[in-house]
Amino acid sequence: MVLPTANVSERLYAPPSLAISTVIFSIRNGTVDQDEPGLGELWLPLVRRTRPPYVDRWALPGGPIAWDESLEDAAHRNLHETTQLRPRYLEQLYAFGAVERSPDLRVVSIVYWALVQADEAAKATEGDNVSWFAADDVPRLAFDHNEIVEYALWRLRTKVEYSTIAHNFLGETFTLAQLREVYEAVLGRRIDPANFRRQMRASKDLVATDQTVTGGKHRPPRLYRFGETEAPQTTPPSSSTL
Amino acid sequence: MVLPTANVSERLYAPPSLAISTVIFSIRNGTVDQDEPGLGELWLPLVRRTRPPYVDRWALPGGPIAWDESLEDAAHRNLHETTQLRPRYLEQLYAFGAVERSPDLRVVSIVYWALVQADEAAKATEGDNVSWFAADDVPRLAFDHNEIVEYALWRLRTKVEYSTIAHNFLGETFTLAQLREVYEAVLGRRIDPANFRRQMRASKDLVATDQTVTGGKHRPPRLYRFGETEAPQTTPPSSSTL
DNA sequence: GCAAAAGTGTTTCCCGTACACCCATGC
DNA sequence: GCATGGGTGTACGGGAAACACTTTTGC
Repeated sequence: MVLPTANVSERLYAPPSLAISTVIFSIRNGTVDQDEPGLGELWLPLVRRTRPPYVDRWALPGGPIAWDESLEDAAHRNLHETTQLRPRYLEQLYAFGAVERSPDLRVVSIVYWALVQADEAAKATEGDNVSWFAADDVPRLAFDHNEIVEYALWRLRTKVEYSTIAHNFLGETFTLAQLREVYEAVLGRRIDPANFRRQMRASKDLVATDQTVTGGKHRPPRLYRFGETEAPQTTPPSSSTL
Repeated sequence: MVLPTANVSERLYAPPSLAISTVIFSIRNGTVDQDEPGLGELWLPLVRRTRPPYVDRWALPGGPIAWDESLEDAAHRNLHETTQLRPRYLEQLYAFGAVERSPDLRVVSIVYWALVQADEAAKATEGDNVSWFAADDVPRLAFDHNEIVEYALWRLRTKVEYSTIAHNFLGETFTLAQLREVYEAVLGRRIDPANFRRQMRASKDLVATDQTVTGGKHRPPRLYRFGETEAPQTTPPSSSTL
């Protein structure tokens, strides 16, 4: 390990300091592929580092935790500061605390992951130092952030299969086709519309509205909404679906 | 919020400090009940607090993180210091960071949960300030530790149903009856021995040894072992089954 | 009418549960 | 032999996957 500056020893031997980071997922329409038309893709925002270490590398949004905000509040604030967005779902991912994960300081990062609405993410900030990347094709990141992204992706994909979080990529109401496209984008494979419909309708939290969507050149689909039947505990008490 | 000492403001407005805690599970033979004979029970060690806040209350074992040890190492060390035991399974549970979870200092606790071998736990330290309690009947604890225990219990019970961690309550080799008793103790219900056997044998990580156990007044059961077929990712890269 | 997606019905297969039954040991 | 748990066989039922089919819209 390199010891770059003069007062290193003070910092090195100090107790670990604390930070939060966020992995923020959204969905974009897939590149129009000839073979597999219109399968959506997961995207996430990264920030370019302007200070050492890892200057100019892309990294996850993150920062320190204020003395008077909870971890979740800090993640929420951080997410909003970098993307101007409010997540529809936010959950703690993991605390990363390997000794050598940052070259000089010892930092423990508590990482959150979030889902943001697709159409809102489309009009989100994208400046010099914030940019969105396809989740399956992120560049080499600062620190251990590539591992973190991989783990968040794994968690998202697993959780989508046994829970009902997927609708958080969409707005308040949505058609079953839209919801299915979300599942297809996250899982990366086609899903049978007929069976998908039955599974979803079995969910009991999914309630049909009395509205339909006209304008398509086919039978108008019904709009659905997710009722707030409090989900069974899959995360600790403090966390919830916002 | 009470401000107890002179230099409080410095501490209150300082960034959150970091600690780890551990929820350590083991299994004890159930109290011999007439109706339901011999269903095992989950037990966990607690430590009596000797300093404010919450003097004399029971609490989870825990402490600070050294500058040169990983979170997992810190949990491991802490566990060993309080129980003289080495866990057979150790996994991060959650980072608890509500602002008011400790009355004066702001502390973020990264909590690990562990499984220790039943017969080793039996001969573990149990002094004035360390004592084991039935997991379903813990007293009122310091801080938010009751919530933490509840969440760890929930996680243990859920994970036992979809993974193969349960054998970590036992030694290297074990009979299927012993393994079944572990499941019964954790889940709190009887399990059909015939179906249990088939499910386990399907696991493919479970390998039969060529030994059997004699001495029972019945057909001698075979001993099994868990092969190290690296489990599919259910925890981040850093974590593993020790 | 025709295309296209919404929505329904039906069959098949797999897997978990229930439970009857046989096997090997100690006494 | 008999009791006791180890271990096997088998039938039932619910749910997921595959896919044929009907419905409702725009053009």
